[in-house]
Amino acid sequence: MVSELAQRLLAWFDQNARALPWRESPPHPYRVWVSEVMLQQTQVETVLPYYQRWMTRFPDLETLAAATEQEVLRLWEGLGYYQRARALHRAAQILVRERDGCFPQRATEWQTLPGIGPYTAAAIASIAFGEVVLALDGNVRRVLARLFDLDLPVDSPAGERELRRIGQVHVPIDRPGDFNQALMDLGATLCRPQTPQCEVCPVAGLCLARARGTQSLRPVRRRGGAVPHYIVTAAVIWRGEQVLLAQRPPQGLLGGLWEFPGGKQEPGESLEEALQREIREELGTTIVVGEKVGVFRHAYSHFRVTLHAFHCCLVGGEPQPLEATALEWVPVTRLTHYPMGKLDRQIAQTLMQARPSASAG
DNA sequence: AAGACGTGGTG
DNA sequence: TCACCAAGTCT
Repeated sequence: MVSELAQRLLAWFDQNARALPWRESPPHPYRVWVSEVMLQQTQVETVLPYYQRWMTRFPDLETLAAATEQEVLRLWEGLGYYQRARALHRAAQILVRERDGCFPQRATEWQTLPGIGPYTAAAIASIAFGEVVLALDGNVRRVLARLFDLDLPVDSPAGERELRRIGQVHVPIDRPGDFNQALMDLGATLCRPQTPQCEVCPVAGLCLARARGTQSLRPVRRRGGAVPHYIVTAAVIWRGEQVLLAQRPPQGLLGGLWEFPGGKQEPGESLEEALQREIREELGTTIVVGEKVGVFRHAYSHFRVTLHAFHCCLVGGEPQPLEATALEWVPVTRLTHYPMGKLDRQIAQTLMQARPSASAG
């Protein structure tokens, strides 16, 4: 028997589902997969242009597997969590090499691939292969926490177990993928974190938080700590018309992306001293710090930075990639070809505006 | 198991 | 300016 919750949700979804490019009939595993990875911690509106560009350049599994990592990162630039792009690329190569280009069907198989966790595996398996599994993401957590007025933190192990237990029994065997997407659409459009639109919600009559007036208290979350703020420096080291870029190591923050070398200011250091020290440590050489390029601010997920960038000249020996994966001298006009994070892209943009190419002017 | 991991939108 | 949040995964 189908739960009333599922019936109402699906009826609403049939009328109100958002038209999204990866929602096709029948759904295509590759396109559903790419969309789900892009959508990890990222809103639909942000994903749309990236998805379109991706599908134009990498229309299928084989094309993606054959691409270079640099091109993959360049298309991903701006989406964040760059490990997702690298994992997607690696998984494509695994499927082509080890499975002859055939997609898994079960969620448990999908989850063995890099970049695919419990949520994404369940989403793909239910949407593209009809597996009856709950796809528990942030939206679904919030919707279920309200429907059942759950007072456990939804991001705790106990809370998650409870949500799975509560939610799984409602997944209908005939339309598991639509059910999951209906829950997510509801969370994204009506059952929003602030000021949920209960008046027009198709399942308001079944909602315990609505009945008790506790919508704004759900979901309960554990508190995060304060985020640190760092002062960092970056060097634009010139050699003729070229500047020096360093490629960050594959693991960790902005893995595989390119940057202007530099680093944190330590207590007691001037900006210039910090930059000279960082260049000595990272490149094994010495610079003269000149005019300021600009000051840039940025908030990462777990800290904030204020970045001071300076024009610099090399006075020591040839730079060595002591901490970077690679170093390259790059003409300013070619900086767009190197994938970068937000801050370094801002520096690059500033340089390109200051020294426009002849053809662009 | 808690923290690392991007970026943009919102109140 | 700031805290919180968003279709999570990895270690």
